[in-house]
Amino acid sequence: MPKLPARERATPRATSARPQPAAGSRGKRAAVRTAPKSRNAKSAATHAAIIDAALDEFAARGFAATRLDDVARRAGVAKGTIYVHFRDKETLFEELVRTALGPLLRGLEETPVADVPLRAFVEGLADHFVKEILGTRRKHIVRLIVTEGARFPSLAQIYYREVIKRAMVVVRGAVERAIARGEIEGDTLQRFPQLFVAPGILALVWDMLFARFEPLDAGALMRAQVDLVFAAIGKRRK
Amino acid sequence: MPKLPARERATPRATSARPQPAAGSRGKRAAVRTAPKSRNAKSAATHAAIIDAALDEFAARGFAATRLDDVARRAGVAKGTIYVHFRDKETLFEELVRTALGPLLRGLEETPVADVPLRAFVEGLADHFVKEILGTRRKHIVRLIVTEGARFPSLAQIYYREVIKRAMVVVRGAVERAIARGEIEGDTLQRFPQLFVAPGILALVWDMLFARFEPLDAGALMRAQVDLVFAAIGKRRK
Amino acid sequence: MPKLPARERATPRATSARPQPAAGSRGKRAAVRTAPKSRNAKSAATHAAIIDAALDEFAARGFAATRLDDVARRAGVAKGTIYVHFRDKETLFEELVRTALGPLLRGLEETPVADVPLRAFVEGLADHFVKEILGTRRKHIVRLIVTEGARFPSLAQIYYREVIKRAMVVVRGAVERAIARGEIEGDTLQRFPQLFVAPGILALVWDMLFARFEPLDAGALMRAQVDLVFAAIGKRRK
Amino acid sequence: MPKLPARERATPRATSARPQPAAGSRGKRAAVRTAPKSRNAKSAATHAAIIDAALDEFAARGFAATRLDDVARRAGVAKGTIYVHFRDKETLFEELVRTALGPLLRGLEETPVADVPLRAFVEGLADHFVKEILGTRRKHIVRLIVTEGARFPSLAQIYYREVIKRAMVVVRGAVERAIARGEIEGDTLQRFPQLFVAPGILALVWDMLFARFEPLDAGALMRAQVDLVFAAIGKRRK
DNA sequence: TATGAATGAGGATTCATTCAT
DNA sequence: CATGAATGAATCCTCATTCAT
Repeated sequence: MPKLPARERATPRATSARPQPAAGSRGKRAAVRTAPKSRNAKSAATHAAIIDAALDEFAARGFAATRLDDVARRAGVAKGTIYVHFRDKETLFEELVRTALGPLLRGLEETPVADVPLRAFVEGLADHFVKEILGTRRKHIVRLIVTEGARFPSLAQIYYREVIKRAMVVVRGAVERAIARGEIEGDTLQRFPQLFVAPGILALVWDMLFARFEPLDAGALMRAQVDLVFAAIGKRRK
Repeated sequence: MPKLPARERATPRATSARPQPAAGSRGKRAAVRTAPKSRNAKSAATHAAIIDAALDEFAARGFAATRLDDVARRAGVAKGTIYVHFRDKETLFEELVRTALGPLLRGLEETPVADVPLRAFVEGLADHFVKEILGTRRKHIVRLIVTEGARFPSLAQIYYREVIKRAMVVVRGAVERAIARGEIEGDTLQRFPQLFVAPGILALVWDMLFARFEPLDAGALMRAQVDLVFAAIGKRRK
Repeated sequence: MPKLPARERATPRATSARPQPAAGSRGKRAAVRTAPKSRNAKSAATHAAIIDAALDEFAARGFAATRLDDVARRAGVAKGTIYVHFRDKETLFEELVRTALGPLLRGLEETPVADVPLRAFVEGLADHFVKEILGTRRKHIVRLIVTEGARFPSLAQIYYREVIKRAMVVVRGAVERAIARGEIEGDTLQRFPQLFVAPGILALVWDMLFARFEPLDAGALMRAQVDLVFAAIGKRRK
Repeated sequence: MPKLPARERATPRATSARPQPAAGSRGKRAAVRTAPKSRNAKSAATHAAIIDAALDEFAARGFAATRLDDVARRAGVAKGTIYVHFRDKETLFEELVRTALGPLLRGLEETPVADVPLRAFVEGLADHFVKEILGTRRKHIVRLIVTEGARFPSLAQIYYREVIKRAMVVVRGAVERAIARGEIEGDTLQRFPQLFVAPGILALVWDMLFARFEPLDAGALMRAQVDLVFAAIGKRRK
């Protein structure tokens, strides 16, 4: 009956070691595994429906302006049901964003790294970014990171640790091997692997804000950047 | 960006580099210009203090999570005073962001365009972006456009029309003259003038989210991009 | 009409002669009529308690000066609960007044019209007005119509359509039949059926304003008017 | 600087012996009298303009919903100016209503009472009511008494004492003389002089609420009532 | 006197969260 | 698990009133 002091509710609690309780115990995949119990399956479906609806709402309105009421309506459940699945609004938001990590990471991990020429590797990356992120609802996740990340330090940290840093390691590795193989010269790309994504981020932001005035072809932009980069530092054999 | 103790900034700060805080340039009717312009001057100062405080608060928390109560406290005025100067929260926000247009535009307009070599021109732009925007509180304005723009279509439109489009026209013009002068080749930059800002936007976003884990030198990043671009398409005879 | 200590009426009073408080007659969908109709029943009781409390408050203070806070306290619910049942203050007010239509109408419809002598009919009406309206809390509804109606055109319209016009039709019909039967002469009452209620309205207004200085017996006043009318236009048989 | 406890502000203070300070010292007439001092004249004009504007606003919105801001705007003065002339909103309202007493009373006092036949006397009254009250802006005053009087006991009292009681004395006197002269019979009119005004009040209320659906001719209604009354109790020999 | 910017208590409304069913 | 009515803290906004000019 007594409510929390409120102030404590409203502030993003970056501190609490949210234990991700009984991890994956009701993730979509869990449902697939435990086919027998119809109750679990239905519950998992509900869980997924909420996350799904939440993505739409959060993406459209931002964290603060999103009403759980709307999420519930969109998910086709009662408001209270959300609290059966998530501790609170913040947890829902964070879990939603965190849930989307997997798919993003998979792209990285599955990209063949070994002895692919750097250019091919980088083109693969750009392609993946455009097709698998900008071209799908995953785009909203990246949007949310960009627009809400500053208010959710724990999310920013997770993304830094799980996505950004890893991606930079992978790209730097590829760059180093390319240098070793004599494909490129200079240290620009080792220092700033971000140069490969910069156009992608710009395209994302552009899309959020200016698409209706002037569309921007993210793929073409990223390809142009790759062209520039390799025209600049690719060793001109021949 | 934790909330300042507020009391520490309780007095209207007429200090900040805000452009028109001096005169009664904003008074309802520019007044009859009474001798000591006392009332108008104070009113204008209040107006400015509110905008100033609002910038801090909105930047730190985003539109929805900002309490006008805090804005008032930070501006050193009573809650109601905000409503003497702005119809409502939204109007305050929009006017705040719109007010910042001037300074951003001035950078564009004052940049010597004429017969500067493209590289010098572009380096000037990058420099300006880093020093005058990322290096000042104006950075917050760009942040707000990025994070809130999607929810304020009219603002996005204004920025597209007044800043983005104009900037693109200017850059494209410079690029064309450079081509005409034989400085560069190819049409990449005509098609994607955005390539020059992309690293700047990425740096801004990076700064919002990941600065505390790994700082990113925006200036160096932008310079690296300029280097790449001119290494790639600058005519390299001579 | 001083505000009750509120705490004294903290519990939803299902007692008062409110017509449909019993069943789930108002529940969103009349429900599937679950066995003990527990939730719906409680909800309906809450709804009724709010309307009930609102009547008291609005009657005592008028629309604008009434605080929903007080309504909530008097109804024994939390402030927010009001908004579960009514969109806003205005809706609550209108629904409250509209809700009271039924009982007022019933008086009209149940009055035997057929072949009663006009005088008996009219005395019945006056009696009903005094006993069932001026003598009950329904009086407040008529007060509210009189004092707030001008600011709520939709209410005035509803009352005109549902009460006034219908009542005038009924009375005119009775008058015409009385003429046909040779009970009365002249067309005054056909043209101004309002003459029968005028003393009632005056009594209502008098009661609001001057009762404490000089009480006015509404019943006697209305009877006097009826006497006058029939002394004037009743055919003096004999 | 500190504000009143507010609760004390909002409640109609019927108690305080508002001293009606230096009565009439700035009423319109005062202005006419003190022609020389232009400052007084202007001040009186301002005073009158405010009262005038206030009548419109209060009549249109009721006491609580009227904003002094609007009154000021309509009067063509600054908000603060109102407080130069009136202690507060309530005082303005009460003074406004009280100010209108004079004209209403004058009607009573100037009506020749002496030996006019009752019917002529009463027709004169009705005529006066229709022409001088319902037909002018004074109608708004009566409206305000009806709609706000319950919340302003001191006003109700004043009106009872100054208008209602006096009028009843006058009418009763006329009735008694008429009886003495053998014009009418019975004691109905002595007991209920209100019967003469009832149609007027009904017409006023009707006008506030239902005029747009079905206009009501107040004059005709009142005349019909007078006809009825005299048809009923006028001695009809001769 | 007149002005109108400033004040701040008050009140309507929202919405995350709880909990009895 | 699911529901949705109930809760009440939080916040926007209004407006009577004050006061320095």
